[in-house]
Order: sequence, then C-alpha cells, then structure tokens
Amino acid sequence: MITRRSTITDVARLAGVSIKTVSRVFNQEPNVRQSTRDKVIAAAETLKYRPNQSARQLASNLTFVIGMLYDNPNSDYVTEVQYGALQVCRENGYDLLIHPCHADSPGLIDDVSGLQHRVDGFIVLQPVSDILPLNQLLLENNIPCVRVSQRPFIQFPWISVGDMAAAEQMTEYLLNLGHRRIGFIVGHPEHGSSHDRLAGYRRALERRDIAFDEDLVEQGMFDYESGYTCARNLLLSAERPTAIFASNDPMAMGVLSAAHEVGIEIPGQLSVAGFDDSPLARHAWPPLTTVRQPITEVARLATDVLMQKLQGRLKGDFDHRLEAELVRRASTGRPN
Amino acid sequence: MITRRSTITDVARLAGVSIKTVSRVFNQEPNVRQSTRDKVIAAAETLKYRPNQSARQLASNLTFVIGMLYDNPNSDYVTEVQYGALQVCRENGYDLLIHPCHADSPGLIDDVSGLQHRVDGFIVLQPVSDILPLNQLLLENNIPCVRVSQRPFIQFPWISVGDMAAAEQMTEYLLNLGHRRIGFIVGHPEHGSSHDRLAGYRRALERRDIAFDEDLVEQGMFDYESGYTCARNLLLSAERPTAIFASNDPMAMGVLSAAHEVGIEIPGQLSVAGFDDSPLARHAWPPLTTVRQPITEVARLATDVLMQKLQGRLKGDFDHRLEAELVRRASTGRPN
DNA sequence: CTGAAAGCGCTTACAG
DNA sequence: CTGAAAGCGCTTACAG
Repeated sequence: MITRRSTITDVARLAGVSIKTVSRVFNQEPNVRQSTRDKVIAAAETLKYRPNQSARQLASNLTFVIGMLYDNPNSDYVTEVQYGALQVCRENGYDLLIHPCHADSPGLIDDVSGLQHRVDGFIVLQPVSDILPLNQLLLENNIPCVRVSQRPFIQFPWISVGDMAAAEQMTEYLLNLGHRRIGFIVGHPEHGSSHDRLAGYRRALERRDIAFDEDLVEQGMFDYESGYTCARNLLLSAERPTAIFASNDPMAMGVLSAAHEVGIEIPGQLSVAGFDDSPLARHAWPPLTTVRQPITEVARLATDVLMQKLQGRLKGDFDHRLEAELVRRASTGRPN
Repeated sequence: MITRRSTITDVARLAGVSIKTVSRVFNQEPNVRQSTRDKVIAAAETLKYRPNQSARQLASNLTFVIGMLYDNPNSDYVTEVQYGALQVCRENGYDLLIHPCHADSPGLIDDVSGLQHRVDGFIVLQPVSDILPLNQLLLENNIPCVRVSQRPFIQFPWISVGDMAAAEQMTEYLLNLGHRRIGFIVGHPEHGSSHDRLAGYRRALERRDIAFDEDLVEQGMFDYESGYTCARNLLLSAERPTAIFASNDPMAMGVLSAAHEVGIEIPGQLSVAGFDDSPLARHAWPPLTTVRQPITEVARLATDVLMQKLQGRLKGDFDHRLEAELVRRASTGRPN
C-alpha cells in the first residue's frame, strides 16, 4: 500500500489558503497573520507534510547540500573534518554529501562537474584542494567553495594551519631536551603540509646552527607501514638518532613498533614525536608527544565561511591560519 | 560574470532535435539513431551541458542519492563502512549523504523524516537500526532501506555479522592456550553486538564446564577510556585474570595501556584480545589478537542490496550473515 | 497580510 | 526512430 506523500497543494486546500501562504510559513517568511500560520501548521501536521526538496531546489536553484571533496578516505583526519563540518551544516539546515576522489584520477574533473547541480558549494580538503584543473573548474563555473590548504589559489576563501611553526616548535623542544641527532620522517610528497613540516624542522636546526644531515631524513607516505620502514632504516644505521620526529601519528606509531621490536626503550633510549594528535596518539604506549592540529576548528570554520558565502554575508577575501599546538606526553624525554 | 548553465533546451536547439531526444541520449535509452546521438553529444559538449539533478529528481521522483544513518561518528567502524558503501554507490551512479544521529535524540524522527525527499533509500547502521520508532517511520513511509543489525525487524533486508560465534571462537582459543581466568569487557549496552559477544564468551565457558564468574566481567562503553578503567579493575583485583578479552579494539588498547602502566608484561603475564581488527590493532604494541569483522564487505553488501531494491531486482526477503574471523597476533600466548 | 500566474528543467505517457 | 504536451511541487516576481 503506497500512500502518496502530501504536497503543498494538499496543505493549502486543507488550511483554506493559497500555496504561496503555505510556502511563506515553511520558509519562515514574515507577513503571515499568526492565526493563518497556526492553521497552516495544523494542516501540515495532519497531513504529515514534508516539503519536497527536489521541487524546492528546482524552483530556487538552491540545494541546501554542500559537498566535501577529499582524498585518503580512511584517515582519522577526514573523519574528524566530517565531524566538524556536519555540526555547522546541521546548525544551518544543510546536509553533507561526501565525495572522496583520487588526486591523480583522469575522471576527476568530469566527476566533480557532474556534482555541481547537487550541491550549493564545496569544502575542498588537501591535497585535492591543490589540484590546479579542479580549482579552475570550480572557478569557471562560479561554484562557491572553501579550500583547506597550505597554498592559496586566486580568490577562493582559504584556511591553513601553521604547520611550519608547529614543526619548528617541536624540533626546538627536542633540541631543548638535549637531542642533537633528530631523525625526521617526511610525509606524503603530494601534501603541502609535508613540505611545511620539513621546512619547520630545518629552520629550527638552522636557528641553532646545527647542520642539516640528509642521512637523518627519510621519505614516508603518512601511513604506519612507511613509518615503520623509515624508522628501521634510522635505527639500524651506524650512528642512530636519539629522537625521531614523524610527520604524522600513524608514522610515529610505526616508529614505536620498530623501536619496541629492536628492544629500544622509549623514551629512555629514543624519543618519538608525531603530528596531528589523532586518537591514536593518546592510546599508544607510551602516549605520543605530538602536535595538536585544530582539525575540528578548521572544519567548522571552513563550513561556516562557506555558509557565509552562500548567504552573501562574506565580504572580501578570506584567508585564515589556525595555529597548531605542542602536546607533550610520555614518548619524549632527555637523551641518555 | 555569471554565465547561465545550459539546459536541455539549449542542447536540443543546437542539435536541432527535441528535448525528449536529448533526454533519451542522456538516459541511455534505446531508439535513437547513431547519427542523432552523435549530434546531441557534440552539442552537449560544446555547451558543457550537465543535466540538472533537481529537475530530474522532481520529474522522476528519483534522487540517485542514498543516505547513511549512524551513531558514533568518530569510529573506525563508520569510516570503513563509508568506504565500502561509497565504492558501490559510485559503481551505480549514486552519491552518498551521511547523516549521523543520536539514538536518544528526541528530534531523530523529525530529522530523518525531513531527509526522505533527499534520498532514494537508507543504509541504517547499528545501533540506529535498532530504534523501533525509526524503523516504523521508514516502514510507514515505504522508504527502501537496508539494516545492518544483529536483530531483525519485519521485512527489511537485514545484514548481520556472526559476532557470537566469533566471540566464542576467541574464548576457546584463549582456553586452548591454557587460560582459565579470562576477563571480559562488555561493549556499549545499546549495541546488539555487545550482548552477542558476551553470549559467545559465556557459551565457550559453558562448553568447557568452566563456571561463569561475574567478577571477571566489566561493563565498558566501546571506547579506550572505559577499556582502561575496566582493565585496571581487573588487574588490581585480588586474583587477577591471565587474559582479558575486550569487546572491541579501542577498549583492548586501553587494556594494553593499563597493563603497561602497572608493569605487566604482554603476553608473558597477560594475554589481551580485541574485536574488529581496526587499523589500531595492527599498529599497537604488541600487535593485537582480534576478530576481523568483514566491515567493508558488510557495507558493500548492504549497499548492493539497497541498489537491487531500488531497481526492483530484489525478490523476497533478504537476510544474510557474514562470518567474522580470528586474527592471531602477538598479544596473546600461554599463561606463565 | 494574501494570492494568481508563470516558470524552474527535467521525465512520463502518449502519439505518430 | 522522434516529438508535442502535460506535469512533477515548489519559488519568484508581481499585484492587490
């Protein structure tokens, strides 16, 4: 038994008003007498009326949905961004459509192109936000969007995190503990953050006049496995470092495993630091010293700025940097 | 400069055909001469035409979007389900709308009710799938959906995981190693899985005629913190267990931390087992013995069944159970 | 404060 | 193989 869902016309008829009046009530427009409003609401409840979004979308050219474009779908990072974005979406009556995409996929442009009628705008996360042709598509089609990235692109609103400063701070912290040979594991080369974190590490060394030693730097991929492999290389080298700074937490977990395996005590014989303060970091043993990225705040801010843009409340350019913060836990200490 | 996006009418005019013919080409309908088809495609490319989803939705009463309803937005479980669902969505030209909800929120029904025009159907995850009023809403409104749950509800397609059997198997495995006092940490009480996993533990004990000891069972909440607290209770008790089986991996991580903290060696003095085989488990130290839940498969299957239902290809009821599998790693061994 | 008309860009059902 | 007409359920722009 399929019962037809009721429409604005049904409600108008039952309430004895025009459909325009029903529309006014449901869109919270002014200029409706309270008694009329009540009649409409009562009728709508009786009929269990729900506005048809498709019709509303077609007529108004608004979808009340925003899209989120990202790579690396299985990361804590993305999960947390979704969480923050969803909060702000809810507050504004929007829904969230998630759309992971591979940065190097040839179909990417077509793919996103087909989405444009489905959403009012996009939040674009790294490293997708750094794909030039994609940004051009968005620009040409005049699609509102907010970029989370370490690099600007024309006049799109842009939110970044102070990765370089945080990496510099972490390195300084390790130096202050007395470490001189600090291994560094670089992140995925496609991420702007990877370069910034490495740059922060180098800058801290420079400021203390410590020579940059290529042998202490390994190229990782932001995942546990690469962290493990890089750590083994560093730990089994002739003159092993007394501390390893990994560019994110999963890689730092790999460092912990490699060290445990070889029987190196942490932090007694090796200090280990990560980046991101993902849940992993608190739950590791020993708990990881890391950098707290304000991911939820980034996501909330990005979504909020997009809302402002959609509602015409955003004036001028938007370019904001959030600062990351050092979190000291038990995985770091003075070298023996 | 805002350029109007081209419509089906523009394409029809340029190609010299009717809009119905353009519609046919874009919906891959038969009965269009190849030369006509080519003309339409050429015109569409010139105009960069993209079908307006809202119009299509309104006319056809189809959205090509499915919604995912779930609680506990920050878990690896949900991330992995999204991943599997997204794959199948893509293959079928669908998009995915994610909608976390609190099982105990009073606005839940209204909330989901308002979504019904936005999606063609829902995938409903535990424990949301066990909320009676929600299931009734879905049923009354004739909204296609697939439930992932340990409990059936009327004729909705239903996918479950053999949690009980897997928990029984894990307990047996620990018994076979020689453990007799096995602590158990129960999961969140609102999840059907929690009860099933406990039941599996009890059944294994029964089959070996080992008395069930309430003092060995602690109530957790599926998170790291509760696992840690429960483990402390068990480890600091008069006669501590030689093994602890936690109902999921985050809680097992809490057990590891509690043990490390007190200086209990793993697996020498304590075996630890988890459940889910989340990424955590492989990355822990020592790597966790756990139960591999076929989460991606569950998600893919659920989405596929929903697709079948939407396309009228599903005949009869659907009720499928996937089996979980024991994964032995270094966190378990013989008791000393 | 309220309403009648036109139109958003498609698909459906039908005709030829 | 192709098309003209009607309609999906709303909103916009205008009138009173």
